Amino acid sequence: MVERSEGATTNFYERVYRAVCKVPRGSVVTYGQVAVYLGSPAAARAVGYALHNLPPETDVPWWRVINAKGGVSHKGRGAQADRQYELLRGEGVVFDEEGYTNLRAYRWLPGDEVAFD
DNA sequence: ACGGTGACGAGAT
DNA sequence: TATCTCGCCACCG
Repeated sequence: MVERSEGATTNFYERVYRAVCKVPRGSVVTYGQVAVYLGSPAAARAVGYALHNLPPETDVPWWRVINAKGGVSHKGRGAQADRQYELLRGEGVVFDEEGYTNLRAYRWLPGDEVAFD
């Protein structure tokens, strides 16, 4: 269900997917960050909802989107969270015992991909 | 058309 | 500093 992401008129979802696709491998962004990027800083929840409705075969790197605390949400709820951790670790993102990562180090800033140190 | 929901976030206690 | 509460936005039945 809910596979209206492709060619659908619901632009918000597509904007979210489009934004997430820009996140390079090994970097992460927060829901709120995506919301701001889309022009709706208060739509963080909507962003999460958009990603939630993504089909399993999507090309969108949904796992690169985490919460503002630096950890994945819905953790402990199922394989989804565990899978997200695995995918991120597979890209070099390191998490501590609390399940949080250093956003200052991994957060991707649009247009700032070359700048570092 | 209405109310409830949810992969969030920031401020208040 | 850790927890709790309230507010946001878009979506579903």
